[in-house]
Amino acid sequence: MNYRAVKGMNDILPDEMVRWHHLEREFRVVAERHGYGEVRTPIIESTALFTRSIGEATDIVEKEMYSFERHGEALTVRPEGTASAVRAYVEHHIHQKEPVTRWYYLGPMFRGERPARGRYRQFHQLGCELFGDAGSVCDAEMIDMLHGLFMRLGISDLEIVINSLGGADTRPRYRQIIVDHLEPRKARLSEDSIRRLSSNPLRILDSKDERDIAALEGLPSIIEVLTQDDREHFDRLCSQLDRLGTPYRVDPTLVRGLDYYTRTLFELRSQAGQVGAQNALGGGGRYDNLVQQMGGPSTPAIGFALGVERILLAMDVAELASPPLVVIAPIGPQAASEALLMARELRDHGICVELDGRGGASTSLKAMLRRANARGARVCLVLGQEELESQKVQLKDLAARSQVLVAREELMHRLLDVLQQPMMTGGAA
RNA sequence: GUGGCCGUAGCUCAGCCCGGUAGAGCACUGGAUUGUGGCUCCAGUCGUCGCGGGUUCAAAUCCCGUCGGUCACCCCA
Repeated sequence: MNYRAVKGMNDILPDEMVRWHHLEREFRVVAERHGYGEVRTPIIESTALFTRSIGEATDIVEKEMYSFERHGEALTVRPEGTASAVRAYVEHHIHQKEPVTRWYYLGPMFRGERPARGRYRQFHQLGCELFGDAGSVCDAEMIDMLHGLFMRLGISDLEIVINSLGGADTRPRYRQIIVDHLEPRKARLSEDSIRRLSSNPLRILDSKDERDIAALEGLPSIIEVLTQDDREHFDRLCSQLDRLGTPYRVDPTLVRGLDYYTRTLFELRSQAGQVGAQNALGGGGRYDNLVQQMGGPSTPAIGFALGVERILLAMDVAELASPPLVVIAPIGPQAASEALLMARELRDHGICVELDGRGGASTSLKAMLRRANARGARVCLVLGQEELESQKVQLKDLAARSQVLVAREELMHRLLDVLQQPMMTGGAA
């Protein structure tokens, strides 16, 4: 093989695309039902947009971005969607047009990580952003919307984890508390966490290392050090979720990889279809300072992103119904030409038709029928020399194993009749 | 980025330890059925054994490197 897809980037072939479309369709339905409208932003943005919004010291910015220079411009293929949405929101002065804005998006993102199951260098996200409302109602509604979406997708073991990072001042303050707490116990930390103590102390909270867990003993949780306003926001969110009956678990150690989050933070997890620790299907949170930070007016906001590939792993979709298919099997070149005409006529009536053009050459009827059966076709129309001469066509119900000879002018009527019948299990009688 | 495991037919894999002419099932094609599919039976097609180098009379098999996948770590969707 001379050429292959770039490492960590995948082709999605039609067989698999059925599941993708199902997921995307469900997402769109749910998002639109909640008042969100689709936004599409460029896949390439200025590098600075990401470094400023995501944070200079994050893993994404430090080592995972696909950045390049072109005509003197520093550009990056987007590693996530929020930065672009915020940029577009600010650039088009959306805040002057409406007080509250709800956008959704879907598309590919790029991060140069080492690929593994459910983690790729080109991966796809579904996301929502809500601008202009600071209330905890938004948080509750968004989390409930996600819960509803996952229920529709049949992901039953969904776990919703929430936390609050407080306002802009809380994080540095808590960070200091962690450092003060751990510095005297530094010697007992894991190697990774000793390094993190100076680079990203908050990350130590989700360490699974026994030594770190022991060293963290006695540290107040971030929720305990929230300001009163932040605390009230979080408490309101919890009671609103309780009222909705939306299940969630508070985990004060939940920290996410992006710098712009404030207050509410959430993550969605499932064990289904997963191997090992890679169980996060998506997550999000508030970013009340980001819009202003990116040069816009002070605008509270909240959003989330879901990993399509991961949801697809967790989603157990039995059999997705597809529209009934009709295969036309012509025998001989003359019949093939006639079949071409017939196929168009059927399609004009909204029927999905696959014309087996091989029948125009030397392929046997048997081969075409076998193929029609393998494709899961509902009906096969056989058009041979005899039918051509008598202006008729064999209408074969593949499921019922029955066949009738119908006149051309009756075909549409009879065909629609068969297609409307529920699929009968053949051979039961 | 670090470490483990894997890479053989279109797909799933056996063969590798112990070097000696590359296999199975599924799929595909044809036949049993001159124009009738799901089951059955018969036959057939399909391979740079991931790639490159080394050892050897001889390498899918042993050694080194490399690429890809996967798992753990890291991190995250």
